[in-house]
Amino acid sequence: MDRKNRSNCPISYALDLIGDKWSLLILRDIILRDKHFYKDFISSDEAIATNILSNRLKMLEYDGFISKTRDTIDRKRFIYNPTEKGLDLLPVLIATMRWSDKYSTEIKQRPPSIEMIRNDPIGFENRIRAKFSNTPTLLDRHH
Amino acid sequence: MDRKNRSNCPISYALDLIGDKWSLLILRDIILRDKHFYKDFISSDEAIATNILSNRLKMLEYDGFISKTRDTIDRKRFIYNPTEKGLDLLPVLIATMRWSDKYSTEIKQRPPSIEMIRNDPIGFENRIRAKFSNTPTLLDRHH
DNA sequence: CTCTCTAGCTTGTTTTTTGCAAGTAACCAA
DNA sequence: TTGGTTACTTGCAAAAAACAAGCTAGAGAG
Repeated sequence: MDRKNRSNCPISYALDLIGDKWSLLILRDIILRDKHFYKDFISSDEAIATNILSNRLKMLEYDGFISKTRDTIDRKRFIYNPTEKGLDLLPVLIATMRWSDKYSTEIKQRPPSIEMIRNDPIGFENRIRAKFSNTPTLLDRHH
Repeated sequence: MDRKNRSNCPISYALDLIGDKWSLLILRDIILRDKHFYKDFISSDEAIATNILSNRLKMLEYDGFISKTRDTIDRKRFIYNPTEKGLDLLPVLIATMRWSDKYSTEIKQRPPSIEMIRNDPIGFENRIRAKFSNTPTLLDRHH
């Protein structure tokens, strides 16, 4: 479970943690799409394999990007949430979306969040952050 | 040389293009470290393999992130430069560096750019952009 | 105690990355 | 013009990672 750390560079530091094909998509699901359960991630369009998802959730928890707690209402399942460290990747997600908004001419239908980011990126970020501000308890009311 | 495009999402769109271990580091070298030649990328601390570097340079050129032109002064080599599309990833690079600045407690010595970003991120971005604003000619005077 | 639902794990296969060695093309110097 | 140097480029075998599909385990529900 150890991370490698290819160099002292801040870019490579982040890439060594979340620079694979899937980690950032899972964080996107948790942070921007209000997904909090294993089955939610499975159902995303990108079709991640179950073993990869399981591994990435473990990694992301181990590295402190997300927390994993058993759902008190339906104790069969676990709730995945961003930590502050994970939520602090929001500017990276937003910057990436703005770039894609400009250059992905192929993509037909853009998510509504793209509109919001285009009009008011700071307000968008604040609203997302506000969603998670009342610490761990907020998720219990989701289901 | 075809890109896959796992879904319609703007995050996955960008990841499908530059979401591997190396592409963003090459762009970092070109955009933030004034590296423009093959041997410069080879000499970076992360130690990329020659075949991967060659492949990624091809991909980045094919996807329009960088341009490759023969050096008019030393015609043995090629000059790699960011396109506007590549340079527009600067906010992603900066957001990533700011995140690492906050969370990479292990990293001992930070690059001076981190200080500049911390003090004045917008000014930093503008100065980097200005460096590349006089289109292709600017690189000829580098060597 | 069995059934179902959620969340994984296992296994076998394919793809990608890696490390290294060899190859090629432009230029330079004798 | 020939031999060396620089700047890449290509090829190959081994290792690592991703993938697909089927299997399992644990927590309730009936």
